[in-house]
Amino acid sequence: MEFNLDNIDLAILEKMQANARISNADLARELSMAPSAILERVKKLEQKDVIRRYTTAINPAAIQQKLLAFIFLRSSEGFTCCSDTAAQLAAIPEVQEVHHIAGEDCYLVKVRTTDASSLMSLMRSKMQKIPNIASTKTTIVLETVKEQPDLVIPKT
Amino acid sequence: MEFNLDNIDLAILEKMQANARISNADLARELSMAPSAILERVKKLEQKDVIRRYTTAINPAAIQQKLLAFIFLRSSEGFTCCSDTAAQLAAIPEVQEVHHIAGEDCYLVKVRTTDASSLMSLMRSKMQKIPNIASTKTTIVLETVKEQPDLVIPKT
DNA sequence: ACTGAAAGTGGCGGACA
DNA sequence: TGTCCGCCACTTTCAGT
Repeated sequence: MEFNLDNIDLAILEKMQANARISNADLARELSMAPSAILERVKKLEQKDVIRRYTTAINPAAIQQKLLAFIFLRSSEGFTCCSDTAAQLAAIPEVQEVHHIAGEDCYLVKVRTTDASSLMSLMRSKMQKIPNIASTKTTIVLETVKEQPDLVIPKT
Repeated sequence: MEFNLDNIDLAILEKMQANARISNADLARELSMAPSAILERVKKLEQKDVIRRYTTAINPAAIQQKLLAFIFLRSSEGFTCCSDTAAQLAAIPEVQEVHHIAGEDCYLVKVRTTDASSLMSLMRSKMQKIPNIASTKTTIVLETVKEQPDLVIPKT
């Protein structure tokens, strides 16, 4: 698909990535354009799926989500089942990310829970029930140094 | 630190996590409270660092960021150097996440670039210059099934 | 595509319960 | 704290260029 973004679009994305709650008027001022013109561009970026959503980054510690783990899942079957297995993993709310990866391990999953025991009960109650999972390898995060979903916006 | 969030705070977080650009008036309506009361709570959540930031999720494909990789970095030294090594990794804009992990591998890094060759040049130009990196193991993502930073908000 | 004007609405400060 | 009120600023639409 072609998105065809010009410099103004990229500038909008950069500002809104840094602060999703910036007012349309402020955005227009900073880019020296009329508010209505900016509004029109933002709407188009939304409908073209360039802008996926606006979200609030919450401090995980504030709501007792202290444990972060990455789990490598090995699938026992070929390609037919994979999409279904992935969908079931993705349906778990505590699962933030599901990636199909190259190499022997089939999936990489990012999970957030309150503590180690709740992770274990999650794996027992939900993950073990998903068919075709041959093995799991869990990596516990001791400390997160950086965690920002920001993309590098190309200049010009 | 104590955050002491009540049900209303949690409801605010849930709504704002789903849509950071919701108007304060809409938020107040959905929670059946006065707009100014909600505004005051939101400000406090921001200053208590419960709300970290408001950000826009951009489609990576729209700005030619098609490659996603996870890199396991093994550090050759003990604890003294680690924080500095991590800081240098975190300073790289293409690096979205840096986690200190349990096990033999010291760090897990999430990186986004345009393609495989740009990842290689990034590793050569920036990562290899960071001292105390003994080895790296790179995992390429073939397909991302789910990628949402949403936290599970506890009910009540 | 961008500008500019016009009408409706929300943001935000103050006084009060 | 939460509510009510009032002014100003912002959003949003529409016609024009």
